[in-house]
Amino acid sequence: MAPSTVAVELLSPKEKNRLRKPVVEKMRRDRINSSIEQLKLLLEQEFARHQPNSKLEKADILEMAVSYLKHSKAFVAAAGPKSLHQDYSEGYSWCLQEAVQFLTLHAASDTQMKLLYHFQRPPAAPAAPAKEPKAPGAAPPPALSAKATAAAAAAHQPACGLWRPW
DNA sequence: CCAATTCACGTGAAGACATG
DNA sequence: CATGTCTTCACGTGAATTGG
Repeated sequence: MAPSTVAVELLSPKEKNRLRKPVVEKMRRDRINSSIEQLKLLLEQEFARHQPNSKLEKADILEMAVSYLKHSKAFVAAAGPKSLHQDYSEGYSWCLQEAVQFLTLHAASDTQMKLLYHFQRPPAAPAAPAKEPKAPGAAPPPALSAKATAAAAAAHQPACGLWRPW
């Protein structure tokens, strides 16, 4: 029978900790296990390709995840690194395309038309390549005012928000 | 310094597999 | 099929580390 709340209240901090410890440790193990399970789901196809019909242990899942990441990293490297400017341009173009499309459909006010016109101008180059920006492609071009940036961001949150820094 | 968190280890249960 | 061995897993707990 579990100790009542009142009984727990009467325990010393050390005794409380002793009772709490297994629960906390269990939660921690659960976190580990659920993450391993997620890894397994994410890499299911890889597993099927490399080890069909074999039972998957946790160690196998972790090993496969490591080798998969190594492999995909090597693949990206082999594909040739994009220059910072190219990366920036692609990100900018994509967001611009989304913004223009939206404003074309919804633009009515004078401000919106000005914003649309502003976006159609050629994008400004990114900052000097020597200093890598925190999130290439995510930062607005210098030509954009804070208000315009906010407006565009608000209007296109779902699309442009998909960008991930990795 | 101390409480909270994380790590590392030993233990037992459960299931898979081999052998007679 | 019974049973002995091995492997994997979850669990609890002491030790070590971290953060306020």
